[in-house]
Amino acid sequence: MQLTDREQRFIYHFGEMGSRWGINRTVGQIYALLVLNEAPLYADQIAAALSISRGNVSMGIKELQSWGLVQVQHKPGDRKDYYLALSDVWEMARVIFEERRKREIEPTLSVIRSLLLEQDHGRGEDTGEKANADAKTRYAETRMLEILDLLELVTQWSKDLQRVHPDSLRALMKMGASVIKILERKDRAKLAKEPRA
Amino acid sequence: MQLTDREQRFIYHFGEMGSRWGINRTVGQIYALLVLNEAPLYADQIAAALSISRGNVSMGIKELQSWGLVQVQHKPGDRKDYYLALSDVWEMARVIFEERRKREIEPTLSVIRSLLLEQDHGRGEDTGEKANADAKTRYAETRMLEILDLLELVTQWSKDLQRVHPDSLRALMKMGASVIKILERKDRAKLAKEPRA
DNA sequence: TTAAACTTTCAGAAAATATTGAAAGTTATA
DNA sequence: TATAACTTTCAATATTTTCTGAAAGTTTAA
Repeated sequence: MQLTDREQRFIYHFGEMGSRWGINRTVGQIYALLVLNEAPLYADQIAAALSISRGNVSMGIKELQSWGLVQVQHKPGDRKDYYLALSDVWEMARVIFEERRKREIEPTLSVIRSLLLEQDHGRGEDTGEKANADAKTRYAETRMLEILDLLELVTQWSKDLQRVHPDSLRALMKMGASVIKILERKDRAKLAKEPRA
Repeated sequence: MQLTDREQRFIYHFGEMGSRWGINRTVGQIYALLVLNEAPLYADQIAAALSISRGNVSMGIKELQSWGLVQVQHKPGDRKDYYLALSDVWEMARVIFEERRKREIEPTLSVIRSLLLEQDHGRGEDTGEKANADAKTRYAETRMLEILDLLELVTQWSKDLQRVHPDSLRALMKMGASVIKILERKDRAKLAKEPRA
């Protein structure tokens, strides 16, 4: 497992960024190593290349598999597990985006949903300032509702985009803010056709 | 600082999610607390409401300010700092999205850029399998380039969207995948007009 | 100035998280 | 069925991150 200076630095960087990406250092390094290698690697190669323990590789791979970013392969007459990173960058991005939505948005969505569905149990003690407390409570619940709405919108949008072909997505992104203008023009056209709708 | 059961649970949840969002438990809790309160709060109120130390509040607020999510206010004849969360959810989302881009994508972008700009220093040792090593190196560099391209696209797109009005953004997101179809139709129209362009 | 009313800092303690490596578990094949 | 060649698990340890609270710093006002 000879690594060029560039490869080394790329891998270390992924390790350092790990904590910001919600994974740990070794998981980041393992992933970077696999991404840079077309040929699948087995656990001892990974452990040696990164100078980490065999057990740590096992944990890291498990984590990457839970993200759906790494697959196992086998070779005839060899019982080792060979690990392979998803090779298409767009697929990689899609998977990461979707997985982060599940881990970072979904839980909050369901907590707020159930919070707002329940009967109101009120503040612990009645301070006598009933009206004021009510106003505060109402404000808080409005905020929760606003956040819920936004998260639901993002969730739906994110799910919708999961099905779009990367080429279309790339085209869409390249357009940047100008999409808005095109859509506005389209709306005006629609409005002209059905002026009273 | 009486909190309803709902408010409590919302706050605790934000605390628990903190680590997944790249902030810590108290920072998440402080933010949730401020979001739910229309009236700005001062440090001792926050410390009391969350049962954390005064110093910890100071650190947490500093972090939230670095995200641009919390502002300070003053009241006449009172020298306390009163803290206030950004009150518009869309503005909140915009700020978080932009800040995460800066923290999670920007550093990688610049590392890959400079890695690829440098002269190639090659693998540490020449193993004699020169051709093979070259092929491997070429593969690795291609992957780095692909990732760089994708990150640049996302960065530009993200910056573009920062300038779009929330109403337009909401409309765009509501459309979901159907935007693509509208844009494709538009492309066909364009193509029909300039068949050889 | 001094003092009161604050905020920030930071060293040490506590808590959470990651890592190791030996033991246990699994599987293919002789 | 035994064993060789693997992988996974997990208790102990190491490392990192967070939190506290006392001390230092800042600001306003008399």
